[in-house]
Amino acid sequence: MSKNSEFIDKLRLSGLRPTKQRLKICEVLFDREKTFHFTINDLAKNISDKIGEKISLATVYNTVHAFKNKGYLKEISVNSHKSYFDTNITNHHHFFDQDTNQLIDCDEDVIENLKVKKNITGKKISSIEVLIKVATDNQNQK
Amino acid sequence: MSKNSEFIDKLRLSGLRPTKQRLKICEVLFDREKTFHFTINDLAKNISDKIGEKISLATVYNTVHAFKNKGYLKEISVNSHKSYFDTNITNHHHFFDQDTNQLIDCDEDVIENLKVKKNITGKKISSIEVLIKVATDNQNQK
DNA sequence: TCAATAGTTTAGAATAATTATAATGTAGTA
DNA sequence: TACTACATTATAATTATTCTAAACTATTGA
Repeated sequence: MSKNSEFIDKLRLSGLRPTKQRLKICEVLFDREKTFHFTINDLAKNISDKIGEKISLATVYNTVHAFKNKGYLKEISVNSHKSYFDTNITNHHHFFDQDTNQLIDCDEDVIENLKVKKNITGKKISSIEVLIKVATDNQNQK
Repeated sequence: MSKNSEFIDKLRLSGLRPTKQRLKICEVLFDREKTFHFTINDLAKNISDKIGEKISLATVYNTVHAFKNKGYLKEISVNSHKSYFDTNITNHHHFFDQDTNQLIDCDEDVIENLKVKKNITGKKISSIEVLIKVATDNQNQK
């Protein structure tokens, strides 16, 4: 359970109490090889699959937002009725597969020369995101 | 009413019947100097402001989707619970002002040389969008 | 011109994602 | 241990959007 004590420290350091629920969610989110792209629904499903216990949907929402506000999760702009989150909080971009509704990380070197040369006066850039929507070749886009 | 007959032609050409409601919506959307960024709600408000008559919300939704499918409107990926649309259908990018929740067109030359060097195999790129989120300088991002 | 028909509009119901509420539970601290 | 502030929970409320089915209307062809 060394992972677990890591999570406890992480939570404490950011002023969040390490509750049973938050630790379970940490486990599902952060104890994995690859980065995880998910909607709240995906996460809730993942939790009930991996763990025998139920966590209230409200808690899942609260926790995801708390983690996002602390910078442990990134929210991704996808044109959809749902919110997507990403455990990869580094500066990176995404493909969005319109056939499967899945987000896929875009390697740094895939996007060449992205540079913003002008900004709105009086404002500060808080993020720059590139979203590349893809679909199967034979299917006409509407 | 030369604008009006233009709209009638435009609709007919794309196989949409030029109904009273669609013409009113055309007027609100396309009879303006600058491009218009809007949510369905904005549009509905705009319609009732400019025009004395009510158009059912369902019709506004139907029409916006029809126009989008015909390529007269673009849907923009903004991280939000709402969908944003744009009357500027050329290839371009956006700023999103997090203070006011407004989309702002990004001039072509602001983004330099954006190039996608690799793609998901078996898929076709249907769009590439850059979204630059901005906020007032003194306000800490959450 | 008129009737048939296929496409449109509409109010309201249904759905889905998310947020609010308020009661109960629990971690941290004195 | 007991107090207090923070968390969790089920459920209700809210919001954006889509569905439904009945009424309406533009188009077409006789």
